[in-house]
Amino acid sequence: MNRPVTDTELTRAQKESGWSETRVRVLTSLWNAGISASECASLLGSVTRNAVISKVTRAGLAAPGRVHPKPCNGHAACPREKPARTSRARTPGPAPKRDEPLPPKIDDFAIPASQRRSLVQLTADCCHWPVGDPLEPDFFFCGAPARQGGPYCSGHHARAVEPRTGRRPIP
DNA sequence: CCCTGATTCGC
DNA sequence: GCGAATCAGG
Repeated sequence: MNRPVTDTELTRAQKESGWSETRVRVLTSLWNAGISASECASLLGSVTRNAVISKVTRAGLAAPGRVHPKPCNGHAACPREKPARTSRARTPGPAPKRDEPLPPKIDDFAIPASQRRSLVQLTADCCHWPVGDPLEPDFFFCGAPARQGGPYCSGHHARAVEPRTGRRPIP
């Protein structure tokens, strides 16, 4: 089996462009972990879910491979992937100093640490909203319960769907 | 309406 | 090879 991707790998993948080895490896891991195409796209960044699907398909790891051959998408509550992971496998040690200048304007940083998730802790049913700079050590994902079938919690979904305030780029 | 993956097809 | 548009579906 392939080991789960590490935060370091995701960070690298997000930084790189095109389908680099790293990006493909991360994508493969995420996909095999049962993460949906749109979620993979969100995590990788700079790609759409279509791109992810195409890549995944072409890469051969598509097909009813991974966790669910023909699961229940969207509606209906269904067991998606292994919930396991009773406790966090995160480095609890000497908390990485977080003496950030802190522009205390963003509520994202008010998200309780108990809720935050690192990539390794991410599951398909928790909010994947990225907070902070992926290159920073204190980067994390929201972790709140995601909307039904969605990649984000209701709050972040709203923000995702409403990119900018004030005015929209006319259609 | 929300979402899912699969496929097509022009680049 | 890539991915937007489209298709087919829960």
